[in-house]
Amino acid sequence: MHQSIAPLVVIAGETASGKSALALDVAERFGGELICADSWTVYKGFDVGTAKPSIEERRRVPHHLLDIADPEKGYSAAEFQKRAFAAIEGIAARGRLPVLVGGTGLYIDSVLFNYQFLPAPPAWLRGQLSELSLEELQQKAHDEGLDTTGIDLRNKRRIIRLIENNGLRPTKHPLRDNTLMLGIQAGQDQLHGRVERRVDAMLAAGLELEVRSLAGQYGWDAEPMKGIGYHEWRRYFEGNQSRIQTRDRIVAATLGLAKRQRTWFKRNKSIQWLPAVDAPELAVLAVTTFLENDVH
RNA sequence: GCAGGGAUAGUGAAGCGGUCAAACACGGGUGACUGUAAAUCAUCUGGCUCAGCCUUCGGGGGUUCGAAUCCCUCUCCCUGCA
Repeated sequence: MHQSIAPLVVIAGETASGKSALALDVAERFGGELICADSWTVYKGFDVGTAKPSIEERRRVPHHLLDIADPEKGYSAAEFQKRAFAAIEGIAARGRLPVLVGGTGLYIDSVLFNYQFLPAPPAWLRGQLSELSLEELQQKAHDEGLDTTGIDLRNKRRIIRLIENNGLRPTKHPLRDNTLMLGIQAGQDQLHGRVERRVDAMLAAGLELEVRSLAGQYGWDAEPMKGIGYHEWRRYFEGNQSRIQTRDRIVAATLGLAKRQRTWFKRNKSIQWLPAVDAPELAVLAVTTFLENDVH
């Protein structure tokens, strides 16, 4: 009955769903440590706009994989996966419970399904391919005799990846064993209000200042500067957009993100969805059951 | 009161006799997604018993084979003159 693979609790959910608070709660109660599966909180210095867990929260429960990426270099799901695996092993080795929380579906799935990423492309190649138009990329893929079945030929990035990989396709494994997947089902009707409150809180917490400083430090082309809550300020700083408009754009973009996150997680049929209202109680119940069945 | 301009789908805004259920933008829905993923991309968005049918372009009435597009009139809004 003993399982060789470490137990893992996953808490997924759209932005502003309350998953971070829930994860904190679960971790505290079960002696867990959090691994943040978030493509934006990995960056150093991007704090307010990413709603990064506070110092105080990090004191309550150890958080892993925050502030590990250099904004100038960018980051990738493959790098995240490596560190997440290592973090899970480390936490389990200390006899604690690893809890993977986040809203970046790709990052989470890379761990859950042990995605086999293909080698990173040389920077020069990507740069070169990015210059090409969609039609040129399609032509190039065709000329190189690459199999394009299943590839979204209208999406430049997908074709670029295909060419970079020289036609090879990545693979994945079945769902990881010994894993409990929970999702927060936040009321859609209240999402808008929650997002607005969250953005307003960021504004009050000094988002403008943070963005101004980061933009000065890294420039608008740095990867994380393209994120929601950051790039919207560019026009504002240039004097072409009011603060209110900026705020509204951030809200709208966040809502769009939430939708994409929902779509991503929806297709994972193994997730147990917990209604946000009584998520804490249900989560405790689910984790308790999970751990009982797991240990011996 | 007189002269002129305007009223178009959730919003903004094209159209100015047929090819208009009506461009485009935004907003909204749905979906894809493996080294950029808070990214990138697709798709739907008047109604229905949905390869067809029905009701729309401020209201009403005309002209015409045919009108969102022309004429008359009513209502409301803006501008100039009083």
